[in-house]
Amino acid sequence: MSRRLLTTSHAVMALLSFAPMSGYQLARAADRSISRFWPISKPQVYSELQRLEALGLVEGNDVVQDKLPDKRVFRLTPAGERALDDWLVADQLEPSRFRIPLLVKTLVGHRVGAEAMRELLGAYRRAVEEERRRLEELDEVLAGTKEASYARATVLFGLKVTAAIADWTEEVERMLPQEPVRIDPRRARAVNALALLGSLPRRGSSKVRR
Amino acid sequence: MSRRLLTTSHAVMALLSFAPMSGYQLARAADRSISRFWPISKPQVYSELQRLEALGLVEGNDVVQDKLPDKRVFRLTPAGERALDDWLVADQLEPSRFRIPLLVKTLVGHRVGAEAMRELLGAYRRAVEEERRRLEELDEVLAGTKEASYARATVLFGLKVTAAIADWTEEVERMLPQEPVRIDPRRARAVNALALLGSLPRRGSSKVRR
DNA sequence: GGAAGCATGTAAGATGTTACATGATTAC
DNA sequence: GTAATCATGTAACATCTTACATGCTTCC
Repeated sequence: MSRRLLTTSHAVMALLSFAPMSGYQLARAADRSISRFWPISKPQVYSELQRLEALGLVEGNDVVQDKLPDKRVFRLTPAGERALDDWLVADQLEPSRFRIPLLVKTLVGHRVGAEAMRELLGAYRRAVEEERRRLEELDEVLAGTKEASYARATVLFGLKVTAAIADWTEEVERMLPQEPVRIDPRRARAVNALALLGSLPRRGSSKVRR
Repeated sequence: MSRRLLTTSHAVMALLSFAPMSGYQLARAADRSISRFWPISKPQVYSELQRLEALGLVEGNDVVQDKLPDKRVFRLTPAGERALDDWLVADQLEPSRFRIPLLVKTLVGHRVGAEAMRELLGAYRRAVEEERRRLEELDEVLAGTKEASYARATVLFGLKVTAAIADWTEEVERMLPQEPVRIDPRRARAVNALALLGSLPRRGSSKVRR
């Protein structure tokens, strides 16, 4: 357990700021709300709650239920509310991270050729467009509710990004070499491509920015 | 060490497919190429190499250097080449994952108000646009080299997505309520917003699709 | 009345990160 | 000639996921 609280901890507090909840309810709420841009699994929720309780940022009350299993319902403490708001306006933001297996495949796409890559791209586009349709439905629901404008902003993000990705798949399909050929391109000028990719300094790789 | 190989393992093999490398060189190559869409830290590279070697997918040779520390240089074995290509065309793709702290903040943006959110959005836009400029430079370099078209496709992805995100920040800034007001909106209709967000079934949350 | 699913939660283990170690080499 | 950086790598730890456990309810 580290000392500094990261995004996951604050995300749990953010959800609790909407309503007191048990670990189970929190995990479900997380799955239905922030999981698209900040996934948190159920066991993570429970361990975050422990940590936050130890720090006095949340407090749990036992609730006895007769039909369902008993539970502990957590709420933000005043210190927790403060910690959440401080984090919200902190000027230093944790960086975004993207994990996109298709792009790893794309980088070595020459190994399987343009046709196989078009298959992969097409499948990805279909998945992304389905997600996009779900987000559109959601957007319509939220558009009707003034109080939901911040929630709606997160949905808009998804709409923009899924559109951009679908667009990208089409552009790349057009761009790929017209080579249904069986020439095995392995080892060709591949090293070159990798070297070129790394030919610009990465962000943060040097102390002095330009 | 799990049995099934995941994206990280295959990413290491993908990089080795360009050229044999030591763990250190691999980690640096990863940082300069795939880290934008599949970050791998140095110790991860080393543990993947161990795992892959145990499976006979890569093999390492000791190389003695006199000026620099000795090293082990790894190369793909024929079995490794096969495993990589099988993975490339496998129809079932691991899902993409996004981790974007700003969206967590956005969801509870009502706590700090529109002005504070505009600050955050502006800062994010500036960072994204800087990244975008780097990618543009990179794209120009790659555009000149026919062999780099797959590498270039990954850069194009970044270009599309950064443009979409920059766009989103502007749209949201316009959309936010004109409320430089001090009315503390806490607890208002917040629960409602969360409930609405979760009002559609999440992907994969039920077995039957539509 | 059996199967599936829900509401609660935990244990075990894999994945991933931060920080350290060390000797050479370059930079000023 | 000291400070920073590079090339190599490892140890310790934090984060996150997969799988399990349990008793009720609902479904057909």
